[in-house]
Amino acid sequence: MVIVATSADLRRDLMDDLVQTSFAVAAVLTRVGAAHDLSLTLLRLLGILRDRQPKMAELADYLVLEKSTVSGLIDRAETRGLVQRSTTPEDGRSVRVGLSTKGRRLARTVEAEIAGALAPLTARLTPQDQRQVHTLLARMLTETAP
Amino acid sequence: MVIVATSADLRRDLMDDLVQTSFAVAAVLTRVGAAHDLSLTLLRLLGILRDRQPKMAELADYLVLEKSTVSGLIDRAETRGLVQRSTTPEDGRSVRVGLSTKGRRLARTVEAEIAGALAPLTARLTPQDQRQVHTLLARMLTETAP
DNA sequence: TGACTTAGTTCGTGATACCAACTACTTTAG
DNA sequence: CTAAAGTAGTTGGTATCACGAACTAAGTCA
Repeated sequence: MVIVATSADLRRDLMDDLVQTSFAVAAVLTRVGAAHDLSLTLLRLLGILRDRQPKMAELADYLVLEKSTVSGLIDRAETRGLVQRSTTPEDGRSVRVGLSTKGRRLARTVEAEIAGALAPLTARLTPQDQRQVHTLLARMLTETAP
Repeated sequence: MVIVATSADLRRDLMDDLVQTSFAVAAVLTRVGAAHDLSLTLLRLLGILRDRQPKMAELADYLVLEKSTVSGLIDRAETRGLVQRSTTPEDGRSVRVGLSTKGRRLARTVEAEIAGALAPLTARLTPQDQRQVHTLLARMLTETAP
């Protein structure tokens, strides 16, 4: 008897992998973040602010969170000296958020630690396979044109 | 001039992909879960209980959470009729947790919806590439022998 | 039997997240 | 050029999630 992996099987296997990967990576991020008193959300915040100075509403879009949630998030981050709010000249209502020096330093540290913590995982693949996964995951994550 | 992608570049690219994938998948899970009033943690709980009836302490291990956190989690899930606590005959202290019929039905529904929500992602890859990613991710997630 | 150990729960606290209501600026209509 | 409508962010109230410390009940063992 020949066992045939159907297209549905394949999809399901891949889906399981993706979910497993998501949790495994999230676990790493949570652990590294916790060492610096950073929640997963705060970690994402630092990541986003690394190369942007968005307004609150844009930040809410990036994070897929309510504006009110972001307000509280930035409140706490600001209290800790990680970010700064600044008013914009063109619109008296809107607020721009940026990393402070301390926040930028922390972001760099954490990024390095995350890389270190993920290395044991990626090290299980040969360089060729790493390239392959990179190519395919990147393709998968690419937004399809609307 | 020839641009060479070094091994470090490759690792970093792959790391970025993994983090992106983690967030993208988590976003899908959060969205699908929210439609059924399930947090990411509750979603994981249902997934774990699909083929297990662990004791509280084992559950805490699976979820990598404190026992006290799991207590509250199960409290709420039990109130909603999704899981049941049962005492074990061999040890009067320990408690076994299992899905209720309602919980099992919900788990199946949600699983199907997650598959549906992830399909647009996986559909961007050819079946061969899906197989490839599956193979490589599975290898990456495999525990290295201690 | 009495002293440890173990399994779960309870309690208090803080972070995260939502929604609804609010304030303060901008824009637009008349 | 003002009054109405809209927009950006904040505030306040509530529920969940997560932790650690202290507790209860049940098992172990000396």
